[in-house]
Amino acid sequence: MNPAPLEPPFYARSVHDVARDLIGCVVRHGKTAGRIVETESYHMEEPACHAFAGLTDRTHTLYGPPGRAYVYFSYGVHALLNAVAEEEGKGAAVLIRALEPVDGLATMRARRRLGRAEDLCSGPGKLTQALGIDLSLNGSSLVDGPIEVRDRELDAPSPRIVVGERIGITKAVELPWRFCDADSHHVSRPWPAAMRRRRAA
DNA sequence: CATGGGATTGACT
DNA sequence: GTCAATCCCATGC
Repeated sequence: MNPAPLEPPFYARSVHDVARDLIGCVVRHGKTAGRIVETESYHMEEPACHAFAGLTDRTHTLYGPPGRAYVYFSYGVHALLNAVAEEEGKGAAVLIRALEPVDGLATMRARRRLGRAEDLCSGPGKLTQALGIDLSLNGSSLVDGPIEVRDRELDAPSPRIVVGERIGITKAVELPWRFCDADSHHVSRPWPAAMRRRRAA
């Protein structure tokens, strides 16, 4: 039996708590699904967040109610998926950076034209391609679909979380707002220092 | 209305 | 390690 989709109160908390607690949860779109192994939190009060610019056409979804998808285009090439968090009007979201594929692998391989499971969803642009998520889903509900986020299995062990600095940004690079499943091979590169140390042994 | 930058990826040296 | 692709959107004239 699958756990129920996460409800709005889950998202209406500190964006950092939401980012940490999303590790291990499952994102599904159609017949493709993956377990979240890496997230980053963004908040309106720091300049790396799109909401830093205030309420604009682009940030409309970010300032909307929690539990919706904020999808935007990066570098004119990739769609990136975020979960809007905190209360409406706060301008905060969790970037979903990597998944461990759990369902629809054949579809993912066809969309990505790749074979290795570790290459299918190990990056924010990769996972949206693998799951078929595009800009048209911006503003859609993560509770009612078509993208669904379900809680971890109750009897599954809690993932061990490694915290690091966010990557790929040029502002507020020092904030430790990246959360990774310490035991997953599907986290995007470069891995946090604490994780590399562990793996090298 | 024109311009420039960006929460990335994959191909190539 | 370097670099181009490619387009949305914020900003400024």
